[in-house]
Amino acid sequence: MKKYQPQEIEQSWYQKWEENDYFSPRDAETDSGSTPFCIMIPPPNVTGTLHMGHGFQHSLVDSVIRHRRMKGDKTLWQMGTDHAGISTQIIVTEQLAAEGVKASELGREKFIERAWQWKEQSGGTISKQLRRLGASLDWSTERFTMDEGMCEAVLTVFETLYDEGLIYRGKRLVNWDPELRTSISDLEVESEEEKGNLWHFKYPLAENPQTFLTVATTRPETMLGDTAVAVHPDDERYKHLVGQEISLPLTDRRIPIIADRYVDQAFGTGCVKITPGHDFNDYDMGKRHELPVINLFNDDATLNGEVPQAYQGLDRYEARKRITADLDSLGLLDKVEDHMMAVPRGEKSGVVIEPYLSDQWYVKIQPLADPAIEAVENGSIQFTPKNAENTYFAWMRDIQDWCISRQQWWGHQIPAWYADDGQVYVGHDEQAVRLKYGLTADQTLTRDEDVLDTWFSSALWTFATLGWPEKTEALETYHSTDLMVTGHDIISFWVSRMIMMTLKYIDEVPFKKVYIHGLVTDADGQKMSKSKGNGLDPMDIIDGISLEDLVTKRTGHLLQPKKAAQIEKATRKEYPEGIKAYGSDPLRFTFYSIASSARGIRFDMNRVEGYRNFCNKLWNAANFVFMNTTDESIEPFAEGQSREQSVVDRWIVSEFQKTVEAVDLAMETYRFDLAAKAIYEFVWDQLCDWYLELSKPVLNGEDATAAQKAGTRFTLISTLEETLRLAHPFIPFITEELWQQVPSTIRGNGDTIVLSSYPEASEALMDTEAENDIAWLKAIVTGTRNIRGEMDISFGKPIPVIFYKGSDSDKARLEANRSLLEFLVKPERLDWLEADAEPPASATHLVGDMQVLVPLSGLIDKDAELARLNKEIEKKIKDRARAEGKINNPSFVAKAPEAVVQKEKDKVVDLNSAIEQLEAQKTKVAAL
RNA sequence: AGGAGCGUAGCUCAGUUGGUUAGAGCAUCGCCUCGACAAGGCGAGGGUCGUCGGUUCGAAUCCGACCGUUCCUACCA
Repeated sequence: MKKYQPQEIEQSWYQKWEENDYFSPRDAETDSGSTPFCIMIPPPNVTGTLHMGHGFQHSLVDSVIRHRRMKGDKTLWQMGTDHAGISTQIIVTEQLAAEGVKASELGREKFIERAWQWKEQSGGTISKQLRRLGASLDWSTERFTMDEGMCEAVLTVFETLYDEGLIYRGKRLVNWDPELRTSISDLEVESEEEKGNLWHFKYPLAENPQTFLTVATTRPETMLGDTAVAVHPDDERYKHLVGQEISLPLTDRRIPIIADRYVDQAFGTGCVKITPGHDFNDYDMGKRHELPVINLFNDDATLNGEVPQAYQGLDRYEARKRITADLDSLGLLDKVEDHMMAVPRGEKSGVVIEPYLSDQWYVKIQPLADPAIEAVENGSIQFTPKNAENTYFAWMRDIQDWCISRQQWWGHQIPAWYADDGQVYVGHDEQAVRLKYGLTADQTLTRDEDVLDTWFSSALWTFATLGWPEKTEALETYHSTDLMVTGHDIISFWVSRMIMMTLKYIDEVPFKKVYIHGLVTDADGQKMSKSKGNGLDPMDIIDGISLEDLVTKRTGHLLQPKKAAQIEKATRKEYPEGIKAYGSDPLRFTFYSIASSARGIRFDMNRVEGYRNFCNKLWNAANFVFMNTTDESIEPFAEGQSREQSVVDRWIVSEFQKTVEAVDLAMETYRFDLAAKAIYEFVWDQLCDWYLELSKPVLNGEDATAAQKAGTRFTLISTLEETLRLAHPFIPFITEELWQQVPSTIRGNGDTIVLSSYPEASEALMDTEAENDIAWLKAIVTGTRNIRGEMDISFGKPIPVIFYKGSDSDKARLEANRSLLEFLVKPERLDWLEADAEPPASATHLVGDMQVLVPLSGLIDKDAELARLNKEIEKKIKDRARAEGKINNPSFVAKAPEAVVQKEKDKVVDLNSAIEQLEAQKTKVAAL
C-alpha cells in the first residue's frame, strides 16, 4: 500500500460519487418510508470564490448531511447560487472599464448580457471548490436566484405585497453610495474610527449680525443645506434665542433657531446645525419641527443646483475646502479641531456613504415581523446556541421598513410601470399590468429602472427553490427545511427575512433549527477579509501554495494599497515556506475540531498539520489491518470458520460502542468538535496505540489457536470498517478509499460508503468486564514503560518484572494475559511473588495494591529510582493532605453527599497504603 | 455609549447540571529505525484556570466588581 497522499485519492472519488448520483435524495430500501431531511445552502455569490467562512460552514453542513443520509433519511442538500447584485455589477463594470468601455455608454440591455456572460464563465468556480471540499450537494436540482422559477416567485411576491399595501414607494433619506450611485442597506455600511476634523463656524443672528451662534460640524459642505440651528430647550445660554433666526452664511437664507432635547448641551457649544437632507438625526428632527429638506447633491455627491452658483458641480470634498476657506475669509471660522469619528463606508466600494434623499421602494415590515418574532418565541424555530436568539430579537424588535430598491441594472427589475401622469401600476409584466388595471393600448407606460435588493430574492430561498409558487411535491416533502447553518452576521440580513417571507407566503417556518457558527479569524483574532489581506483560501490549504504566490494573492485586493508592505511582511513571517498541500480531509477535520461553542475561532495551520497526521495514522492502521486480514492465504472469514473473541477483542468493540454514542450525542447538539475528538481519540489512543498492538501476539503467536486468530482478524477488519463509516461524514475521501479495500464479506455489497449505514451503538456489545481487564493490563504496561523511560532503559533490552503483593484477581489476570504482557513489556521474565516473600530492591510501580517491580540488579540507577520514588511519594502525600483536610472538616462530612465523603475516605485509605509501600521500597533502595 | 462573547500550559483550544490529581494537540526535553505508521513509538517537564471579593462543606465551573480583548448595535453635530 502506498503512502497517504490526499491529492491522489480525493478528486476521483468526488467525480464517481457525482456521476452515480449518490447525493440525490433517496428512499431507504426498506419501504418503511424514509424521513425527509433537508438543508438549503446559503447561496454563495455565483461569481465569487470560496473563502474560509464558506469552507468552514459547508464542511459542518456536509457532515450533518452525510450523517443523516447514512442514517437512512431521504436527504436533500439543495444547491444554488446568488446573483449578488452589487458585487457582480462592480466586477462587470470593472471589466468593461478595462476594455475602455463605460457601462453607461453600453446601455442596460448590453450590460446585462455581459453580466450573464460573466456568470456563465465564472459561475463554475465556487461549484468546483465545493466539490473539492467534498460537499455532497444535490447538483441535479441546482438553482440560481435569477433563474426562471425564482423570477416568477419574486414577481408574485412583489405584486401581492404591493396589492396588500405592504410595498410602497417613498422619498426618504437612505444610505447612498456615490461611487456605485445606488442606495445600500444599513447592513452594508461599515463604520470605522477615522481621523477627521471638527470645524466651528459662527452663524450670525439675522436681527443682530454682530452676535453669533457657534456650531460645530465634521462636514462643512452640508452647511449649505442647513435649515435650522438647534439648542437644548433647557439651555440657559440660548433659551432666549429660540424662535429667532440665523442668517445662513454663503446663502441668502434665514433659518430658525429651534429647541430640541436631542441636543447635548455639553458637547461643543451646545448649538447644532440641522441639515435634514444630509443627516439621519437631523432628518428626524426636521420632521419633528417641520423643517424643509434641502438636497445638495447629485447622485455622485457633486453639488447640485440647490447651492450657490460658485459651488455647483464641485465634488463634496472640494466643496468642503472651498466653503471652509470662504467662511474663514468672512471671519466666520472660529476654529478647527482634530476629531476622531466613525466614518461610514460602503462595504463594497469603500467610499464614504452619504445620507441621500431619493425615491425608493420599501417593504412595510412590521406586519411581517410580528409573526416572525413569535415563531422564535414559541420555539417553532430554535437557535443554537440559544443566545443567538438575542441577536435576532434585538434586530426584529427594532426593525425599520426595508428599502428594497437598488439603482442598479443586474438583478430583479422592479415590476412597476409609470404612466405619464406618474401613476404607478404593478404586475407581472406590462401586458398583465394593462389587463389588470384596464389600461388602453395607447396609454404609454415606462418601467421602473431599479432592481430589487439581492436579499429580496434570497428571502424566498427555502420555498422558491422547491418550486413555489407551484405546488410541487418537493415543496410538500422538504419544507419546512430542517436546519439552517450560518454565521451570526447573517441573522439580520437573511435569516430574519427568510422567516418573515416564508411565514407570509406559505405559512410555514423556513427551517426548524438554526445553527449559528463562529467566525474563523486569523492568528491574531482579526476577521479574515480580502481587503485586509489576512485571508486564507481553503483551496490553498488543500493544494498548497508557495510563499510568493500567497503574498501576491494577499496584496492584490486591498482596499488600502498602502498596507501592502505590512501585509507582505506579516505573511512572510507567518508562512515562511508558504502553505503545504494538506488535502481536503485534514482541512475538514480541522474545521470540525475548531467548531466549538465559542464565537471566534483563530485558525491555526498547526492544527491542520495535526489532523493530516491523523489521517495518515488512520491510513497506516488500515494498511496494517489489510495486511493481516485480506491475504488470500488467510481466508479468515470462510464459511463455518469458528471464531473466538478474546477479552481484547471484546474490549475494542466495547470502546467502539462508547465512541458511537459520543458521536451521536455530539451531532445532536451540533458539537462538531466533540464528534471529531471522539473519533480522533478512538482511532489513535485506543485502536492504534492499544488494540493493534495487542492483536499482534495473537496474529503472529504460535500458541494462538486458529479460532482465536480468526476472532482477532474479524474484530480487526470489522472494527476498521465500522470506524470508517463512523468517520465518513467528517473525512469522506480517505474513508471511501479505505472502505473500498475492505472485503465485501465484511462491508457487504454496497458500492459506496456514502450510502452505507451509519454505525449504531449497541448496549449488548458494551463489556465492562473486558474494559476493566484491559485497564488493568494498560496500567501494568504503562508502569513498566514509565520505569523504562525514567531509567533510560531501551525497549530492546529485556527487564525482569516481579508482581508482588497482588490479589487473586491480579494473579488470574496475569496468567490470562501473560503472552500479551510479554509482548508489550518485553520482560526478561514475569514472576509472581507471594506477599510473604522478600522481594529484591527494585524500581516500583503500584497498580492498586499490587507492586510491579523491576529489580535494580545493575539495570537501574539507585539515585534515579530514589528520586522517582520521592516524586511519587510527595505527590501522594499532597493528595492525601487534601483529602484528609476534607474529611477532617466537620461541615464537609455533615453536608456533602455521602458518596462524595466516602470517596474521599477511600482515597485516604488507598493513598496511605500506597505511601506505605513506596516508603518501604525507598528504605530498601536507600539501604543498598 | 449599550449589548454579547472571550480571558485555562509557550501556542491553539476542551473542560456537560459546582464533587479529579484541571485535560488534548502543537511546541519543548530525554530515549527509540521494535515488521502498520519518523506525518511515527515510549517517557518526561510545563498551569496559584485574568485580578479582587462573595455564595458554598467544596468554585476553572455560580454571583458581583475591575482589568484586558474581540464582536455586534447605536453613534454627539
